[in-house]
This record gives sequence, C-alpha cells and structure tokens, in this order.
Amino acid sequence: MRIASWNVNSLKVRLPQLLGWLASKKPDVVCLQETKLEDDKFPAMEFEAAGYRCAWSGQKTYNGVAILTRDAPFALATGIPGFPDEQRRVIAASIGTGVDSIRVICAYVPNGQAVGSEKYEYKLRWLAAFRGWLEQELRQTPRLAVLGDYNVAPADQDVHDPEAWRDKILCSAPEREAFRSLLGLGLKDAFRLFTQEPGSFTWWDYRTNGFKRGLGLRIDHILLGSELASGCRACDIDLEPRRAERPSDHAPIMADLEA
DNA sequence: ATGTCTCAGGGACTGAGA
Repeated sequence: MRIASWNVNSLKVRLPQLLGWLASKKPDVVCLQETKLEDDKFPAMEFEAAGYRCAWSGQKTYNGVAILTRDAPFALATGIPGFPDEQRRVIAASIGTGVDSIRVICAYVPNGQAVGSEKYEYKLRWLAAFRGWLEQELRQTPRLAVLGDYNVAPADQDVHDPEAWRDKILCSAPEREAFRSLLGLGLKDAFRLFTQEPGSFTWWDYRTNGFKRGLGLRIDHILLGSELASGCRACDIDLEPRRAERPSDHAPIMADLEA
C-alpha cells in the first residue's frame, strides 16, 4: 500500500495536475494540505471518477485538508480534540478491516511566519496539542500514519543552507524540539528509515526561484507507528510535479507499506 | 533578491499569507 502527502497550494488550481499524478503514480492514500476550498466546493465527484473516496475539511482562502482513499474511509474526525481552532488543519480517517486497518492523520501544521511572532506562539501551542492528541491516538491504534506539511525542517541535513536558516522559522530549536517530541511518542520519520541523497527537500520558496537553484527544505513528512515503520519498504520525494507548469511550491512524498 | 504564487474584494489593483 502506498500512502502519500502533498501540499497542493490550492486544489482549484492544482486539480488537473493532481488527477494526472493520481493516474500515473496510483497511490492508495493521499493526504492533501492547503486545499483552500470551502467544503461545498470540494471536487469529490472528480476524485470518485478517478477511483478515490474522500474526506475533507476546508475553509475559504486558507488552510484546508483532505484524505483520498481507494476504499471508503471511516471513523472520520476533524480538528484536535480539546484545542478549539477556526483553522481547518487536521483530518483523520481509518481504512481497511480488522487487524489490517490503519489510522491516517493528515495535518497542515501552522507556518509560524517568524520566530517570536504571535503566529509562532500559535504554532508551538498547536504542536503541543497535536502531540497530546497523537499520544491518545497511538494508545488506541498503534497502526498510525501521520502525514502532512509539518512546516519544520527536523535537522540541518534537511536545509540547503543550515547557517543561513539557523534559528529562523521552520528551523528554530523550539520547532525542532516539538518535532522530536512527536518522534518521542514512538513515531518514525519514514524518509529517514532509508539512505537518501544529500539535499533531499520537499519545499522550495517561489520567491527565490528556489527549486531551480536547489534552495529547499524538507518540511513535509510521513511519520509511522513502529508496526507500520517496520513494514515500510520505501519512502521517496517525487520531484516530477515540481518541474511541471504552474507547480505547487511543495513536492509530494510517498511511502510504500507492506499490506 | 521586499523576489512569486494564490485568494478575496471588487471590477484595477492592493493586502494577506506562505
């Protein structure tokens, strides 16, 4: 089973490219972030025609998340329990039957804007609440996969110029500590289960022409509970969509799981 | 490199957010 995550930066703009990518790469589960669509505008019909069932939680202009699955998703949940938030940033769904079922969480972690800003404080509060929720979910369902745009580059090797980014947003010590505390729950960073090329990134700033210059960060991640991690065969970043016309600023990441 | 892309409001362009 192949599970993927992609921050599409507007599902309206990226829908044709996403449909082409689904037909070409045939993932079984896809977590989307920054759909930027209100719920009544979600293109469920187009995805169903492509062979996917959907769960979504969106809003106007910003944020918005969705999960596409081959089989019908169940036990849907939106938002972090006990953390009231207007911003649509998380959705969870279960797929499969019996002992083979897995719990999928799709997350769009706040960007944080700048270290020390109000949005940064919100990001850290959000991540602390997120950790508490994942701890509960792991107790109920160890077969947990948490995919999304974490807006955190976990280590210097995930940054094209670590010195330039030192203590900057996406790289600051408190953000990295929050990410490490997720791994402390027993979750594994699927990408780092394998030998990877140096300079492997998932996001490049539009403004600096970052992709062509190799100026990227690895901020999109697939975290797996230990059981799923031990059955993970591969995890790769797909650069092809980032080379397309009108690309998202993010590339998709995909993991191949046993069963 | 205050660089680009996206959306909303309003009906050309500006401001938000990333």
